[in-house]
Amino acid sequence: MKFSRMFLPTLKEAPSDAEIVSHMLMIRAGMIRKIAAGIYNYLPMGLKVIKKVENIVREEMNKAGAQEVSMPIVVPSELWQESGRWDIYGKELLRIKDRHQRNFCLGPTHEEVVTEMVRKEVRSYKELPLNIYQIQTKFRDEIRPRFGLMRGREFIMKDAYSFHATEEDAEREYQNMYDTYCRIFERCGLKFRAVEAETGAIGGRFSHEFMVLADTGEDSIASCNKCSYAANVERAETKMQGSGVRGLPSNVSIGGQGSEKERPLEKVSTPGMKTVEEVSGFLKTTPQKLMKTLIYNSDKGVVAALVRGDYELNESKLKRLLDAQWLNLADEETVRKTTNAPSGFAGPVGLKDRGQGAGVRGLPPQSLSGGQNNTNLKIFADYNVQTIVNGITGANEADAHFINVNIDRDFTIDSYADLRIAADGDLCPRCDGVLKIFRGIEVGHVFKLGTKYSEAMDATFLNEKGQGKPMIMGCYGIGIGRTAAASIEQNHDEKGIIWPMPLAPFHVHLIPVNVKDKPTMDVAESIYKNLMNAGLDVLMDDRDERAGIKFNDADLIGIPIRLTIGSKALKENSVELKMRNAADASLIKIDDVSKKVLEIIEQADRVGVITATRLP
RNA sequence: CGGGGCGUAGCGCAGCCUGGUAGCGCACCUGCUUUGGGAGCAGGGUGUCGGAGGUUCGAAUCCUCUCGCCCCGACCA
Repeated sequence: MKFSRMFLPTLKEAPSDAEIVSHMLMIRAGMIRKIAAGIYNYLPMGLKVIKKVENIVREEMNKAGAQEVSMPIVVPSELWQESGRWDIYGKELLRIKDRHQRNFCLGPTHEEVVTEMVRKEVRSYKELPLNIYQIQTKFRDEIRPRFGLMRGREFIMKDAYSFHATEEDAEREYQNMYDTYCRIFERCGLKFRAVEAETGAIGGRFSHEFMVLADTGEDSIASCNKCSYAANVERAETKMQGSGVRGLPSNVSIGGQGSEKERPLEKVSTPGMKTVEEVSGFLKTTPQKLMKTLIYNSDKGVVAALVRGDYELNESKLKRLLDAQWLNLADEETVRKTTNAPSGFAGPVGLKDRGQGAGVRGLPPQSLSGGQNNTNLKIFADYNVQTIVNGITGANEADAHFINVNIDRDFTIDSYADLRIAADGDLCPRCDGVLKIFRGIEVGHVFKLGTKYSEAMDATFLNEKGQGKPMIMGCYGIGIGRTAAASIEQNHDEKGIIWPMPLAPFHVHLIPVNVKDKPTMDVAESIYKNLMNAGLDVLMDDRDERAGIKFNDADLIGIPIRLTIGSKALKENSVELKMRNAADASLIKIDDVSKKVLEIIEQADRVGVITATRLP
């Protein structure tokens, strides 16, 4: 391709709305252009990279026995009604009507459609297993699209769905896909980690996210420094942190604030002090002494959840504990009704007695007007709350807290559970290692679905005994555009993108320094033809521009191999070769160019293929 | 959805407070010089100042409404 003919608008400055490096560079390198919030045009350079990722994914999926199909983007509401998701799926599902006022949606994922496709045709266990995939544009009406292709509304995704007669076979395929994903991301040249992810109702270890490690990632992952345990922090288990001091191993499993004697409960004035920092600072103590009381609203009713002041509550864990469909931090009004105090002063002491007209044990009765009956309110606590002796909680009264609060003496907890978000320095739940928190970009997800959709949509088959059974399903997604963006996050410098060979839009960037110099152009044209004939993608910058402009554009675009043809080297029958990921250039004889370039590419391709790892 | 901000040339921005000929840098077009790391000189403005309404002799500027976008938060198979 000749640069002068290519639709490749490079930019010296990035638009002000680009925040992260991959977004800025994709725009500056002429790969994408925004058309609306979270919706982009892919220009030739961008599409070439997308196609590279797609092809790697396609090759590995085919090799793994999956079959490519294409499903519609516009999906009739009936299928979504059948699965029950039409009403459950939030506003992310873009619903549209056709001219007959019939409901459709833009597919954000295709479980319904693929289940419909398979249930119509498959009757017998003999026709299973099946793994069907597509690489296709999806639409999710994200609340806040950002970061370019990283979190768009319209995006390209590879989604695969497998169907099985037995649990064992579904699990075999899960491992097959896990291994395939490892190969795919290795071939893409990415540094990644497969981590345990939320499994929701399915449970078990059959959900892994593939995370590309990058500081700009939107997800946090906890990874053990000793064993192979790695999990999304949403999911990461925690274990008792011994003496109550974070990160210090200890044999003490309970009552960690140790030998401290229980002191009498006391109410203190804490005007305007709401946050853990404010309260602990005001009372001259540490956040570890605080029992943070969070009031949640859910389909299972209002609940209170306690975590130690220095930890964060993990909503996913609470949701799972309650087996709730939805869960939200209670609004101000609910907090007032439940605690009879503005938010920031909730506490477990006397919380269940609200509205009963009873005072708090050991303290005079107080006005409870506006309170409601809380007898059925459940109080849950994270395990580590047990370590608190003489703790501090809100007093369910504006501008007041209790100090010297002790569990069982002053209030009771309905149930303890692992409810907090894993933190850096936590003990590993599997070994005696320590967890470290990394940021990651989720580029892939493998998930065992079970029979959720096959049961809801009656996708059954006959087994050996002639019994009708729901098919057991798995689903496996890869964000194509996100993978390309993640690669840029990992591979760039201050000048621009540094493409790994497998994703590079071109193999070679040819720069004739002076296009008006005939000897230069003769050599350039001949190298260009030779490399093209060898089957390589070559971009030749034939523009009549100054060298600086061409070099800067080359660095920005990030093609791995740069060949510069200039008059100095030509005198020695040579051209200059520079790798984008190297600091220095070298001279090679013109006759050796093809051979040398092919060598480099062959070597780069080989590096990508590493043996896939097994499930930890 | 809550809070904050922005919309002026292709991109980045000034002008707005205090109403009076629409500007700067880069990019772009023409010519000459230059040609190995974003050149120099000369000439050229390519604009519905997001849109609609209002105030005014006069609105990019003041007021009202509206659309779009961005940031923080909430939310997120």
